[in-house]
Amino acid sequence: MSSKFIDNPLNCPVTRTISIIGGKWKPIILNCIGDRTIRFGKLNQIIPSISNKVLSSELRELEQYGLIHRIEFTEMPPRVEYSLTNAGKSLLPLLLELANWGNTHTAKKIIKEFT
Amino acid sequence: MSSKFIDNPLNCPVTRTISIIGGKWKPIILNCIGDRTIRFGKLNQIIPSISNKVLSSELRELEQYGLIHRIEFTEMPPRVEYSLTNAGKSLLPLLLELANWGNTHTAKKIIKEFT
DNA sequence: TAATTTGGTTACCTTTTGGTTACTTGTATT
DNA sequence: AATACAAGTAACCAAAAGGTAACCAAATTA
Repeated sequence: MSSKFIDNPLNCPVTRTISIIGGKWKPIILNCIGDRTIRFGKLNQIIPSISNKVLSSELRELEQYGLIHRIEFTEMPPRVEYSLTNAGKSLLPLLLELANWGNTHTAKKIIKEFT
Repeated sequence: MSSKFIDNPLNCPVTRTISIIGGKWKPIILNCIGDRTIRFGKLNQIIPSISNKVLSSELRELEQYGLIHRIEFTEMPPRVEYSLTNAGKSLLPLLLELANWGNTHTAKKIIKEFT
């Protein structure tokens, strides 16, 4: 395989979704952006355990996929604002389900037991 | 951090969910099990690009989390059947959203472009 | 007698992911 | 004159994830 996508991604919708937003950080980043416009530094502050190297590369990848906008202001010090595109916004119901399940007793119990 | 879970998992529901079922294979496996009882070999056949080493370790992890049942029959050749627990079944709406988004034009276009 | 079947495990290796530290840039502040 | 700011990037390294190939058990089939 020559791409990061899983084999046969055309045949399974779950596989397609995981190929695009799977991974440790992408859903968290998308959810943190949500409906607002947010700067790089603010994201870094809301998700403190991500390094800025990884945050920046994940943002670039999401931008390539057309899921987020990146607007760079030519100011000094620099300012860059991120927001969801319409394609990115179409993920919000999914992110909501992700959050809903994370709020269940089941999820909290698993985290408690295995942390 | 001493576990595989992301920092501050107690504070963010999306982070909790990703800590539990994030990764390349878990959602795909859970979705393939779905409402049925399914044998190891059948899963391997439905998800051909996963190695049986990884399939087996993912299944063991999901079992530890209490998301799947594993019933081993003492037969030869062996037979092992997997199914979702009630906790695992509580993920079905989320898996459905995952599949729904994977069926959108947006998802298909991204896969097409980047494969 | 030898191959087949099923559900794995083990050892080994490669790839991917993620983290750390230092550095940059131009303006404003101390 | 030195420092801080924001948003990164580059070089480097460690850890985790994932893949491959070989192997096992005991009964059945050819």
